[in-house]
Amino acid sequence: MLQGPCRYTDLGHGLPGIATNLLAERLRQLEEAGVVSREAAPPPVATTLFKLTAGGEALLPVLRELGRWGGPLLGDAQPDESFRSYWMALPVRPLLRGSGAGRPTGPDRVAHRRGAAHDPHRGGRIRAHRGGSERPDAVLTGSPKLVVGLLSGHLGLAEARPLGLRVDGDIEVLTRVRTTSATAEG
Amino acid sequence: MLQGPCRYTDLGHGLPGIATNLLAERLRQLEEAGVVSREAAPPPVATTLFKLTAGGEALLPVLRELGRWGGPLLGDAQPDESFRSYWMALPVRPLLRGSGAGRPTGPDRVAHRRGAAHDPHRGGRIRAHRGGSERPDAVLTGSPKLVVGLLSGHLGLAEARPLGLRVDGDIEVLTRVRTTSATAEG
DNA sequence: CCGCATCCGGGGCGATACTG
DNA sequence: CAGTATCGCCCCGGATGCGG
Repeated sequence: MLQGPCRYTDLGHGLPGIATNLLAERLRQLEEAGVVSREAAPPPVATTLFKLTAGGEALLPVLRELGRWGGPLLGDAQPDESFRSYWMALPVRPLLRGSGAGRPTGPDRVAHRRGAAHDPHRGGRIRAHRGGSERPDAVLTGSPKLVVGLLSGHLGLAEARPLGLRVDGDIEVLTRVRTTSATAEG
Repeated sequence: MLQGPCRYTDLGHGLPGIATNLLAERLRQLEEAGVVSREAAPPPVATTLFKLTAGGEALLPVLRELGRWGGPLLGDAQPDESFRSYWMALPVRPLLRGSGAGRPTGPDRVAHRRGAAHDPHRGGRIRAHRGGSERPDAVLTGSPKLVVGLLSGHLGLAEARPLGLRVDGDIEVLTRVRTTSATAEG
């Protein structure tokens, strides 16, 4: 749901620590439950793509609310915990709504610097950009705590930058981020 | 969240099959995570009540969306699966919204016939009533499949009644139930 | 590589008994 | 009623292998 149609390997990578047999079994169960469907990719790639059915897509509101609740907590990742930058895609999306005219239909994109996002506490840094292209409106670089804190409204730009957050691109986009978002971490 | 403040035993009963030590450990974790708080009940009862904190209550939208998605599936319970009637409280609530004037602030209530709801396939029948009082607007009696089917809009009154559904009380309340609800079972 | 199947070891969890 | 203690199973994580 966060990445669109995925290969088996990509799904495994997005579920750190999952065993291959378990992933295969779950995909089988989800398929026969009508939540997931598998599809042969066109010849050039020639791989299996797993995608959500309409019923599976209907789970989006669930994940959205779950992201709204737990998104801010992504910044509190312990050193031994895994982190994937696109896990912030859902929490970030509602914050960027209505932030401009002529928004493309493509999903927001949150990408990580290649090979560096696996350990967020040892130099792992993330970049979040939207628009689904190679030309993001803005690029945030910094620890998950800083990026999440900024996007969830806990931190202001003035606070985050001295702590190591770097901002490239259209800063104005970020000023439109709500500074008062629903804090739900209890 | 479905029942309000609960005793330890009630929580265990609502989580069929859970071990007592596991429930105790989870409650401890949830408490230190700031999701649940424990509170001594007033002298007459003299027991511990577990309730949600503000942060815990903020999970309501998550459960609501989850109930919207999976609620209709409650009717498909297998013979070896457990069922508690108040599990339908959340899926039912949005269906009854705006169905009258002067709605009280109390939560909707879904109660089961005492001692009969444990096995829905061997005479287990449920009653769903709202208003939080002993005088419900309407009482539905029948198998979970029938009750859930009716409340989720899959079944009409004309279809459900010949199949064994009994309706007592204000029938008009039921006619206001949306006949076309979002089906999300994929 | 990609999509698994298989095997092994540890531990989370279900069930039961017991206690203040 | 609100737990604690113990046992045993099986689920799951980790590694390896293998056909396409």
